[in-house]
Amino acid sequence: MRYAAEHKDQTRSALLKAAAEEMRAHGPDGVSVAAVMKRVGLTHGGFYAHFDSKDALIAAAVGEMFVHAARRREKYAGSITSIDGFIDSYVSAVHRDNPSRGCPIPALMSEAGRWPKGARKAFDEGITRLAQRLAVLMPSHVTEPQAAAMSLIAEMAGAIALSRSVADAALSDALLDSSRAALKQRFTSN
Amino acid sequence: MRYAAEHKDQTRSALLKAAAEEMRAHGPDGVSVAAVMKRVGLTHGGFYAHFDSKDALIAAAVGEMFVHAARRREKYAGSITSIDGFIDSYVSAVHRDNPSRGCPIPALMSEAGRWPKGARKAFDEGITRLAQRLAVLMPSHVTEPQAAAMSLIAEMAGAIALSRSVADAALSDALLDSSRAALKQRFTSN
DNA sequence: TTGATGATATGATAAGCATCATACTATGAA
DNA sequence: TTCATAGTATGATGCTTATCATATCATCAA
Repeated sequence: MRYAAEHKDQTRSALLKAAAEEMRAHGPDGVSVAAVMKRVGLTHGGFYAHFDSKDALIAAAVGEMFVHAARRREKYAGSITSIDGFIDSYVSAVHRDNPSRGCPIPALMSEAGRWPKGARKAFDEGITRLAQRLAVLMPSHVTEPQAAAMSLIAEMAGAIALSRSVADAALSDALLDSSRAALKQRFTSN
Repeated sequence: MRYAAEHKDQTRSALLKAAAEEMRAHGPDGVSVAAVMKRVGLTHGGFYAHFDSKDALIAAAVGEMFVHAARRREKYAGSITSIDGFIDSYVSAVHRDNPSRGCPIPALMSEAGRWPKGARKAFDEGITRLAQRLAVLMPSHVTEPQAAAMSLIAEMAGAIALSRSVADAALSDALLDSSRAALKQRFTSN
């Protein structure tokens, strides 16, 4: 190896990270190879030394997002000991307003169904992992923690996606508030 | 008018309908002007006699979807007298498996946030209308029907979008089942 | 210091697409 | 039956984009 040993790996990671952000901000179709390379400080031609195709980049980026999200969760695992805390930070205006750094689920939910299976597999695993993580936190009055966790994810992700879709700020806030309140009432360990 | 009086209107309607289906099936970026014209049996050139731009078509198609969904609801308003019935038909495998004829909300949720305001306005109205419709059906033990309706929409739409995203059929079913059961328990009038 | 080679750049190609200018055609009025 | 015109078709333009072939550059071993 003539370049520093991890040079290529670093570039690849940077590309993945850039693609993951672009994807959540502009959608999968809004990601262009040239734009991603530029973000990393390179030009478009060298791209194919790192990925076989754009589709391969997209698939890998989806995986990256979920892995990153999981790592983040584990990092703060200590501070999030109740469902309440999780709901508050997830169903929040900050999360709504920063899609490029947020959870991939609400950012990509409605388009993922149109992807090839490879890219969707990452979704399966991401959702399953998150559900397991949340199931553990369920208060004792919840009889089926795993099912409850899935239902919780559906509403949290739905609320964020909805709140990003509407044009009216007040309606957007109301959507977040309604879901947050309903979920906390449902899942508070009181 | 040399053509039959409503000729152009019919073509326009057909274009809207085709665009609305294409959009839910392939995403807004997956809709090409030529493809929509072809679906209607025309060629791409004449498109601009009907719409100023592709964006105008998209915006109108979003509006169309919501209007159509509302009409459908009103049509079956008599048969849907309880929230239960609505939840059952919405959070269903049939709905999941037919995005092009289904509710626009889960089909477009995560991309709508990236649209220009014009197209998003249709979302506001569609969601508001649906929330009002559902609020009326809320059982008496629900204290804030409007907020409860928004929370209900978030979970229903989230569940459909999620169930479409995952690759594994069993997981997809589980997601639907979990949300359906949770919602029915929450909103049954018993 | 030099050369081999892995990483990146330049430039080209071809396809897809929205948009538009212009030509044609079907239709109802005369 | 003929003509004016609304609606549609043909074909072109220019842009963006993925992909690839080839050239150049940066680094480490010797």
